[in-house]
Amino acid sequence: MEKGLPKRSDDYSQWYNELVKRADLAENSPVRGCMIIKPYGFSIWEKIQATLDGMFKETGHSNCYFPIFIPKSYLSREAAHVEGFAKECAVVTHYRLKNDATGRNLIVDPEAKLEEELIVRPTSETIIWNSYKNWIQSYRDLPLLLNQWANVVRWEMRTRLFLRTSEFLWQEGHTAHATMKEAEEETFRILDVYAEFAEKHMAIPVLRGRKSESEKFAGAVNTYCIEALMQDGKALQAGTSHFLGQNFARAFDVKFTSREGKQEFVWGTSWGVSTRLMGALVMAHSDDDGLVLPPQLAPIQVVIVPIYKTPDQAARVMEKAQQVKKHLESKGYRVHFDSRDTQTPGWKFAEYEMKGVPLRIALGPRDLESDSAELTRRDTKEKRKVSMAKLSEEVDQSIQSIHSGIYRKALKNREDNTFYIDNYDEFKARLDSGGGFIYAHWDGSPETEARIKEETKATIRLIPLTPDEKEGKCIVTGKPSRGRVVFARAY
RNA sequence: CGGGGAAUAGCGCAGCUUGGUAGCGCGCUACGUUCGGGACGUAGAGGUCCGGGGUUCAAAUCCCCGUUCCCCGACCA
Repeated sequence: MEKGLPKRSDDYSQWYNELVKRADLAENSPVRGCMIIKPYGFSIWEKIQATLDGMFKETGHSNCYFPIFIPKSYLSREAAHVEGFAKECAVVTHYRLKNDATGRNLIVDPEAKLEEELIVRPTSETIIWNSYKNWIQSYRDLPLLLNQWANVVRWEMRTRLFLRTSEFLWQEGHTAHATMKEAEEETFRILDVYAEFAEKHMAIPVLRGRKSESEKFAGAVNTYCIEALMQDGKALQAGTSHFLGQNFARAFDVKFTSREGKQEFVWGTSWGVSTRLMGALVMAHSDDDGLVLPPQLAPIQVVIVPIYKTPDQAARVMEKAQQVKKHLESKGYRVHFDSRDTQTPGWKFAEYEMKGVPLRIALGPRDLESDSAELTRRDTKEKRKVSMAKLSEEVDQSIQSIHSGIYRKALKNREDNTFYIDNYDEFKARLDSGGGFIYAHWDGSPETEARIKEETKATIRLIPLTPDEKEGKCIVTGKPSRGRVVFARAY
């Protein structure tokens, strides 16, 4: 195995795949399209979970858990929903295995066929709204603000680690409200939570907007999303929030008695982010030496690497390193002291760079003599000699500076790759020479949208919530447009 | 489901054209020297060459059948 990664500029996909494996985040499982998330990768996911979960709680949501199996009949209750998901469902048909006639092979017992097949949830709207029917009778039962952390299965044709796997982990929020206004407010509240999380915790700038009819969630009235731009000029949908209107309430007959004593259908929302965020994290910041993690989500924020030759030096360096570790931990940092004598310092440097640890402190005899340490930033590779007295102060500043630094870098990448284009040929040329977000006029028709997708592989990533420009002419048909929409090729 | 590849040590690969003792790099084990940017030397361990059949004195290599995986499309958080 070669020491370094493939170059990002040579083959972005290969770079990404290698990076995910080499940084010890995840690998492919024996089952097609599924992913094994390794401890280091999972600890990043746990940070994402903990942070988002706190934000949901702050906005009044509670966690719950619904079963992984959904009766087949539930899925078909909402017409658009079933059409959207039917093609990619894993189905449980039997509940028992047995030995075949030879006694050597396990086979599915034909006697053990289920009356009604069970769907492995691709999303939980149906089973949750089935319960909401029983839980909601009065306006006093509303709003109902639930979330669950779960796995879902969508049998995708082609998969990629984190970005698209047959099974993935996510959170899915499902809320019910008495009025359309409240439900819409909830949809946007969550969109804001997602955007804030992306920007303040993942250091990834995102655009907010609404999906076109053809891109919206199967069963929603409107889908809103946050979209991020990756370093290769492709877009990544990082989170979605759906305004369901009364669609699922009608499908599952969820009515409540209003203050005025009238029977009304409940208004709903659903929203989710998935382990795909991990893919976004990798692609947004990393470089040819490995991962670059935003400090807030890094499982290890500071790694201490000891350097020594003689046993005497080792003893002194180790003692000092322990002190530094304790000191920084007392300031609230997640610190790892790698005291192993089975790897050389150089090896450790490379290893923690690959894993994206934001700060490294190298501590050797030279540092002890001058009562200082070498502090190295992962994002810029900048090395600085820092006196022990000022160490925690410097760590503090560096951590903040890394977050804002990588955010600004990602933002600059997005700005440098955002284009306003009024001509279809230029549009195509742009997509073939680096991609990016393209603001262009579109006549609003699904046909034109489909044609553009067909001809360029670019899709409408979002329709801005507030048009930043007045009318124009569609770049394809020349028909009137009510404002620019954002096109890109996407993951 | 269409179009391309591939399957040989834990991982990445060569060997196949032209049949003849199973190879390389990384990793792993031991010892020694090293240790401030993935150290080096020496010695080792590790194989049903995807499976089945055929041709042959002899098959990783040639032929037939099968299986699995990967890439490019269609589908998609």
